[in-house]
Amino acid sequence: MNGRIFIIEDEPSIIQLVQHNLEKNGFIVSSSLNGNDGLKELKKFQPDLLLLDWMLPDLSGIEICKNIRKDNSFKNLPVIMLTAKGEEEDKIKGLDSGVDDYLTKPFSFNELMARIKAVLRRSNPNTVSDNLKFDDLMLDRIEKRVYRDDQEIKLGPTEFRLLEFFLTNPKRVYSRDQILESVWPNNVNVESRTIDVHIRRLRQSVNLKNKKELIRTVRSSGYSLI
Amino acid sequence: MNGRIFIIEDEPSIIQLVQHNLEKNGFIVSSSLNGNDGLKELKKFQPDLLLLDWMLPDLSGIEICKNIRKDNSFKNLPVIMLTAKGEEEDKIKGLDSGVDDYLTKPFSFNELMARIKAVLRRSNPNTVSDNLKFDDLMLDRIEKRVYRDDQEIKLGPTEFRLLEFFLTNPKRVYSRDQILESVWPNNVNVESRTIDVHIRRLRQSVNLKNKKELIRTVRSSGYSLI
DNA sequence: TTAATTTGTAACAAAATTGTAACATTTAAA
DNA sequence: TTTAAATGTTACAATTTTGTTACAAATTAA
Repeated sequence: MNGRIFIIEDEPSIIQLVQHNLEKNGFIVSSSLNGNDGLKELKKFQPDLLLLDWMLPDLSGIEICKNIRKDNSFKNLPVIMLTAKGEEEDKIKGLDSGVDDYLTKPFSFNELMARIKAVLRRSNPNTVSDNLKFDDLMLDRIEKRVYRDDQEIKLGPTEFRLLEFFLTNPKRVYSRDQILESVWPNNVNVESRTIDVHIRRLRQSVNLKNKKELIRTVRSSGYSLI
Repeated sequence: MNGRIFIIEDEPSIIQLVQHNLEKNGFIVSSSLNGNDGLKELKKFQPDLLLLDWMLPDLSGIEICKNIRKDNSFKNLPVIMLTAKGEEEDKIKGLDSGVDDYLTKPFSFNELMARIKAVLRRSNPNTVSDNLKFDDLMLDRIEKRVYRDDQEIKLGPTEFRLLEFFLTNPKRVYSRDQILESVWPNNVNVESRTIDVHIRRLRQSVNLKNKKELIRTVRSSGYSLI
């Protein structure tokens, strides 16, 4: 079992217990003790699942959840809500606000584990494979859209395929031949220089102002994301 | 809210309570008092969701659940398990054996309702309602009518099927091949360009004045709602 | 039956995308 | 520094893709 799990919870003892046990089970885990930090950290951490406490010192779990759903790159992030006393109205609000499941404290770790498994099983087939993420970039294969920090970036077909290709292995340097083979239809013959031009076009679209360069040129080798 | 719900539960009082309330909320409900009957009735009833008691006179809920999963037509049937005392080991087994959620008796009807909504929303966005909605658009499958902001829009048969198809997954980009397969009868052969013309017709009908474009063209990929 | 509607395709128009050449700039080696 | 190779940049014509219209055939309703 693996995946990235983020926890927003203000009781350190719970964090410690859960985090330790999840890591023992092969998950990569990170956490925040309050809502505002959590929202920031989330983007960096890029989790596959979020454990969210209902009562937090600053924002309520519901508010965080709604906030998250607005963010394009977290539209489909599964959320399990942790509620303190299991007041019924709360539970319902939680489920209606886009929470995938909830758990009433105190809970056993086994129970939590079962819920996580169930939620990941349901949500993974869609989100994990269909959204490619790297840094602040997100490519949605289903909707054929690309965002950088929530701002949509319009790409032409070849630019899109090119970026999609790089995103399957970001950081890896691809030669022009490799790029040609994977991004262009099998039979066509195009000059290797053509790639340079498309890279240029992709750069132009993707490099919004105030953003760092996203495509690296490796002289005499090829290109990669960075 | 509508959909078909089947209940397998040996306590008549619970059946009565749940069935009555679900029907009041627009669901079509049927039930059985034991596992073997239930399995038979299921096929006839073709539910969208199953409420399954953990302890039954003949088969256990788990056994029924495993049985159901073997049947191809019920592989994806969402199941909510009703457990009597909430013994933890049981819960875990339940979730691992393909149950989508569970509820510990005694439960309130509101809580049950929230769970049902959540599970149906996840598993089968279509069956939850026969009305497909997206933005200010509404398609009534029963009456075969389409409205935009309460104003009825008259569509030809193909336009209707086309829109219905898009509405099952709005925002998702479909290729012309996918559209052909899903919207046209299986055997017919029509040119891919034909779709473009129908899209144009659908656009013309659906794009009332003062309204934003509803159909997005994704060059070299296909179309989607937006 | 006739009339009306729906349907698929062809033909042309408009728009977007693509590949390449030509020239500019950068980089690394001599 | 000079030089050659590699890459960046720009412009543009050719090609591809999509939009639009018209129309005849097919289907349905009257």
